[in-house]
Amino acid sequence: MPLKTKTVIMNAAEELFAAAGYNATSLRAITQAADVNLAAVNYHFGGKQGLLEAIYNRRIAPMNTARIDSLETLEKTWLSSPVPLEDLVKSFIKPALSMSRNEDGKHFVTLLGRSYMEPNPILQEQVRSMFSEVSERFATSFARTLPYLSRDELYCRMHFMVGVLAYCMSGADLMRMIASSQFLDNASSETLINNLVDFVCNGMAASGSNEESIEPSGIVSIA
Amino acid sequence: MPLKTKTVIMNAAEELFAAAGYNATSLRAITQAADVNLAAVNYHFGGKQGLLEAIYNRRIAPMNTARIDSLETLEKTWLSSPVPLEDLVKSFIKPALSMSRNEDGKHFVTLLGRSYMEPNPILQEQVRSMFSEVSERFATSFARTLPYLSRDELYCRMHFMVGVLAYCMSGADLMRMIASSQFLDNASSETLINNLVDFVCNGMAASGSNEESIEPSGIVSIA
DNA sequence: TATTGAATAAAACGTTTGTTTGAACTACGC
DNA sequence: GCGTAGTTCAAACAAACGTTTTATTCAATA
Repeated sequence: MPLKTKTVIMNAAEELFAAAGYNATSLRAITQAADVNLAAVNYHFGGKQGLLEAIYNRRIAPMNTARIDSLETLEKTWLSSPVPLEDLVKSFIKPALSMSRNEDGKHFVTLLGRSYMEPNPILQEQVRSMFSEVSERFATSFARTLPYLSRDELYCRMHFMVGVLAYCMSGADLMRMIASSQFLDNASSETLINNLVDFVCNGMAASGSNEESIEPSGIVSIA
Repeated sequence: MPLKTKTVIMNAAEELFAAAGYNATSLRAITQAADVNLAAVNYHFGGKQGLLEAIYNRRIAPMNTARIDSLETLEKTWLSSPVPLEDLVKSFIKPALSMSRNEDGKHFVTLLGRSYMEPNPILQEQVRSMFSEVSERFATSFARTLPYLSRDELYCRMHFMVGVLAYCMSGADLMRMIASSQFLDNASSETLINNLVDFVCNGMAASGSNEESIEPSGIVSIA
């Protein structure tokens, strides 16, 4: 027995949404790619928006548990002492970026990265509610690791971290656009992740609001 | 005499595109907001896509010259020695983010930030051709300031820099979404820019591909 | 004033969109 | 075998879309 209709539709839609965006992808294109009847989307998902929500629901829960599990392992390892910054950043970034290596979810990463800054309010609410728990738990851990940052500064830095991550997830071809560099083609995704982790760690650990830095960025190397 | 028709249309479209995205904004909504006839868009811009391109053309050229001018001033100041990293980063970031303070171009910043990762190929080509000169000139300056980075690493970091910047420009409300922090409401955009510059500088200056860092991130504080 | 070209106006164009309808089909319990 | 619930199917729906058409208005020139 082949894949169930719901799954086939979601797979096709995931790829097409990632390639062309939600609004630019018609239900006819989806159902044709999935080789099912046009009415199947409305029958199984209640409509186009319902299909989109189902796609998010399918992938985000596993990603959340991967992040939380990784974080809890770290906290058990380091007990009362703060978790090293690099481990924290990796716990946050890896479950998102490594998903793009799987055949499943490869296209979803693109979709999710773009959805952080898409103007669809329903989708934004969806993303918010699905990530609020994870972000709050990471925020408290980051606060312990970077105690010299004010709460607002910390949120701001996490904001930046999510920003770079979303940009990388969206698969923006800007590097190939900007220059002749074929870095992103050659580099393994492992290399990209390492570069990103370095970048974010040093950015997160920047000195803070004090006019003159107390302990500049040495903190990151403690890890 | 009121504003010319072309200008009124572009202003209205800029705001609506920023609020809802290109595909989700109809010509009828634009012409109604601009209080002009529906056919005016096709008459003056040749179509919806032509309107979008005109909007980009209007704002990007000034931003590019602001960046180039700032960079050239720096290079004249520092002559043969490398430009300090922080100055370089500021030259790249400030012309983009400070545009959001002007009433003109306030909405365009949102639009531009989002367009870095939007799947519209025509728009991507537009953005690429308009920024290629600027990015190449900054790349050579960054290469002199951060000589310990390989070319690929450098491009990768610039990639990240553009990513955070685009995320901030897009005005993603993720911080307000993620937590109860009202940081982005309270903070002046000057504060946001400073935080972003700190973050990016430390990220850009991260040690590089060497297994053990030679001169960790002290380089950034030379500036 | 008459004329000409640019700009605006209202209306309709042909597509495409998401969604709905009602009939046909399929598989399983009785 | 029959009936029933779940699913698929072709067809049509109304609404919205970008674009085009045709006519009208306007301002400036000769």
